[in-house]
This record gives sequence, structure tokens and C-alpha cells, in this order.
Amino acid sequence: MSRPTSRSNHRPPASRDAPDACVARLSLYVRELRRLGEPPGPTVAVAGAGRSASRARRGGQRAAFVSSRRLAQLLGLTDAQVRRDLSYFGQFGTSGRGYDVQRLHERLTAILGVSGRTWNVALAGVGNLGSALLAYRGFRERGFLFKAAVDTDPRKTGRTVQGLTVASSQQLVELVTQEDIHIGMIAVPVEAAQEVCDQFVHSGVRAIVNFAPVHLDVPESVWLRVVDLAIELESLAYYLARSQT
Amino acid sequence: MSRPTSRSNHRPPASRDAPDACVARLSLYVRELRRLGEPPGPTVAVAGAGRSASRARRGGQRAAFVSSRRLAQLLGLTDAQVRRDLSYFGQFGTSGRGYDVQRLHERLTAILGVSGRTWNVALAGVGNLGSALLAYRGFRERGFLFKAAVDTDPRKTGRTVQGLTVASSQQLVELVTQEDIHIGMIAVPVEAAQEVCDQFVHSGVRAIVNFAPVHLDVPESVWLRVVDLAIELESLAYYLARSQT
DNA sequence: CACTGTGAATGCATTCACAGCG
DNA sequence: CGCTGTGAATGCATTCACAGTG
Repeated sequence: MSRPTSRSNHRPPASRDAPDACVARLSLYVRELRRLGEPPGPTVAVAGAGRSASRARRGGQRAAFVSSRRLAQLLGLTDAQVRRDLSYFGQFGTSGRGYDVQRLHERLTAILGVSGRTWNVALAGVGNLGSALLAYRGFRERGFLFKAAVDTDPRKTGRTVQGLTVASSQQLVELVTQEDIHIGMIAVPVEAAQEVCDQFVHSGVRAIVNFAPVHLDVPESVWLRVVDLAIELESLAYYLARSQT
Repeated sequence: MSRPTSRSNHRPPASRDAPDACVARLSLYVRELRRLGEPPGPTVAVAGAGRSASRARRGGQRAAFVSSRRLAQLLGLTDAQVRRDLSYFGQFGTSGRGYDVQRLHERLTAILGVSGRTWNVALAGVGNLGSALLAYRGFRERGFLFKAAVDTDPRKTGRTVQGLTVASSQQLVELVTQEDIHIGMIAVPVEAAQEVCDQFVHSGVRAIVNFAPVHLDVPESVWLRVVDLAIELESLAYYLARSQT
């Protein structure tokens, strides 16, 4: 790993077991298990061109057991990988039957750290992206609650977005303590990103998600993840440009 | 690789040189080189807590040459990795001096496939996230232009968002041909995602970015990337849960 | 018999270390 | 010198293959 002072996507300091790649997939498993455990629900059909010749589909009945093979199929992985991944966290399966959907879901949820609890999130930057993030259902469903939102723009502070009053950036540090923030979310323009990041770090936040397209420096003790929207498009462009055309 | 019928994040079929991990970093290099080549610009200061003890900062002067070391520092990589990555695409450096910023920028831009050209994008799903994506500056700046947007909700179709009229989902297929769409972007609810994806594939789109938190099946010939917003938070939760507290 | 869990083998990606060059 | 470009070494991640089990 590069310099001792900072790096991009951290790994756990102590817990030397599950590889990062595997941890990253953990929530995929949880998600799929939840779906398998749920009732089929209404199949929302999108009007338009007919169904393609689609492969073994996320079918109806609520399964009690699921094999590594099927789980792999649903997630686009291999069965061996599923078994290997799960084995890092414990032995959950039954030979000849597979995994108990409910039980595995519970166990993994607990391991992921999203079990009985919720995590408090503070958002910096209430622009287009920031507002969309505040509105995004997926976070709340998984136990991530926005407890604070700040912006430098005086036209935005004071406004209420998604039931949350936008505070001034000056209040960031105090809000973090006041609202017991666990995770900082950065959706400010690139020029301001490092500054805001430093403020989060300074105020004691130990986990940060960055949506600004810059590399941020953080101390070893802070976990940082980056979500870069344009980067995915660009790698597609690379492959598109290379294939005939 | 798993099943022959589909997989999650594709690699190029023919071009057997640059590793995927390296291609993924290619746009990081381009981005940083662009910044290095630009004039310093106004340092947008965010009011609030003072600067942390920050390391060698993205400093002022427009550099003509940049070393692998410095580039690595800015991007949070190692110098060896930078040199290795760049070497997959050619020999751009000068011994003892480093890389010519302008030249390297031009060369990499061309290789990335975002050089003189633009790419047409169609968006499916104009909800919160979809609207934010339409408004996101970063895409246009890098040559990705939204040429179509569709939604199933009749209250949304007909509306104009960011200068684009939202069409009905039924028109997706014809719009793809009409507007010569290169990339499909999926921002619909999970239940509809596979359906929309199939429509894109059916209409001849060869590259898709999926923002819905589900695995999608696509034929080998189509490149698929997934951006999962909640997943990053969840892996942070994992690490947070594991470190004391 | 169908399936898990895991050593051992393979295949990628990153890092080391240094020869070679301006 | 300072810095690139790259073989060789290391370290991860994925896959194979099969013994073991309900």
C-alpha cells in the first residue's frame, strides 16, 4: 500500500479475515436474501417491447432454502465464490440442502453491522446530487438516516429538504457532535471537497463517502469510499471505442 | 468467469492488454492531468473549522511536467503503479523529467475514447436520482450528452427536465435508433430494471450503466457497469461496527 | 444424492528493485 | 543525478476439485 499518511479505500486495521472484495459483496448477499425471503409482490410491468429470452428469472415462491448455485445465479457470481465468501463469516449451510434463507439473512445482517441499529449520516452539499441523495429511499430502508445537511450557499441554508433543515457549513462540526453522526457524505464541488472532508475528520467522523470526483486525503484511522459517477461512463467509452465502430 | 450467458462487470472481448483495474484508473489520470494543465483558479474557501495538517496539497502553478511520484501522490496511488499503468498504453515519459502534462493528457484522452467525440446517453427513470443525473454537470463536461429520457409515470412524461422532454417508456426503443444512443442509463426502481435493461439491449445499445440495486442479466456482447449507492455505506458500516464502539 | 466447506492451483494486480536513459 | 519502464517477486482473489456430510 502506498504512503503511510493516506490512501483511497481503506481496509480494516485489526480484523484480519474477510478480504475486502468479499466484504464488498456482503451487502449483495443480504439484499438478495431479503428478496428471497419476501413474498413475490406485484410484478411491476413496464409497457413496451416484449420480454427478451431471459434466463432463470427471479421467480415467485418464497424460498426457505437456497443453494450457493442459485444465489450465484441471481447475483452474477459463481457458486464456488458464494461458498468461499460465506465461509469467511462462518458455517451457515446444510449439506445437501443449501442455506436457510431467513437464518442466513439474519446472520449476515448482524455481521454487516446493519442489524438492530441505525447509522446517522450528515450530508455536505445540497445541490442536485445532494438533494437526490437526501431523497433516496434505499438509505433509510437499510438503516442510514440523514440527521444533518449543510451547504455554503446562503440561499440554501434554512430551506427544508426531505424534512431536514439545511444548516450553514459553519455548523458542520457542532452538528456532528450534536447529532452523533457516524458517517459523513460529501456532495460538494471538487474545489471544496478536501476542506469539507477535513472538517468531518476534525469533528471526529470516522467514515466518509465522497461523491466529488477528486481523491481526498484522510488519516489512516478514517475509512473513505468514493463513488464516482462519471468514471463508470468513461470506462464504458473505453470499451465502446475499442470494439469495431 | 461464471456462466457463459451473463456476468456483472464485463471485460473487453478482443483487446488483451490493459488490465481492467488499470482501465478503471485511466479516467482518474485524465482528470488529474486536466487539473494540472489548468490555471490554478480561485480557491473556493469553505468557511468553518481551520485547515487540518494537510499533506502536500494540490498546489498552484500550472506544471509542464509531472513525475509518477507526484501523480501518485495526487491520486492516492504508488509511483510504481502509475508507471506500470501508463506503460500499458505506451511510453510517454522522459527519463529524469517525468511526463509532459499536455501531451500525456492528449494521448490518454484519445485512448479513453473521449477525445474529439461525444457519446449519446439515454436515461430511463426520471425520479429523484434520474433528475439529479440529468442535471449532473460532470457528464456533459466529459462528452456524455443526454439525448433522451423516458419514464413510465404519465405525470412525468411530457415534462421538460434540463432541456429534455421526458418521453414515455414505450418510445424507448425507437428513441435509441432515432437519437443514435450509445449508452443506456438505468435509474428505475428495482422491479422494472431488468425489463428496461432488456429493452435497451433489444434496441441495440451495447453499453449500460445501472443505478438500480439489482444484478442484471445481459448478453456477453453488452458491457454493463453498476453503481450502487447504498453498498458503499454498508461496507462502511461493516468496518465501523468492527472497530471498538 | 445434492450440496457445503476448504486445501491446493491458478490467475490477476500490485509492489519491488534496478538497468538504462536524458 | 532523477526519473522512467519493466522483469521478477509478492500478495490477493477466484476457481478447481473433491472429501465430507445430512
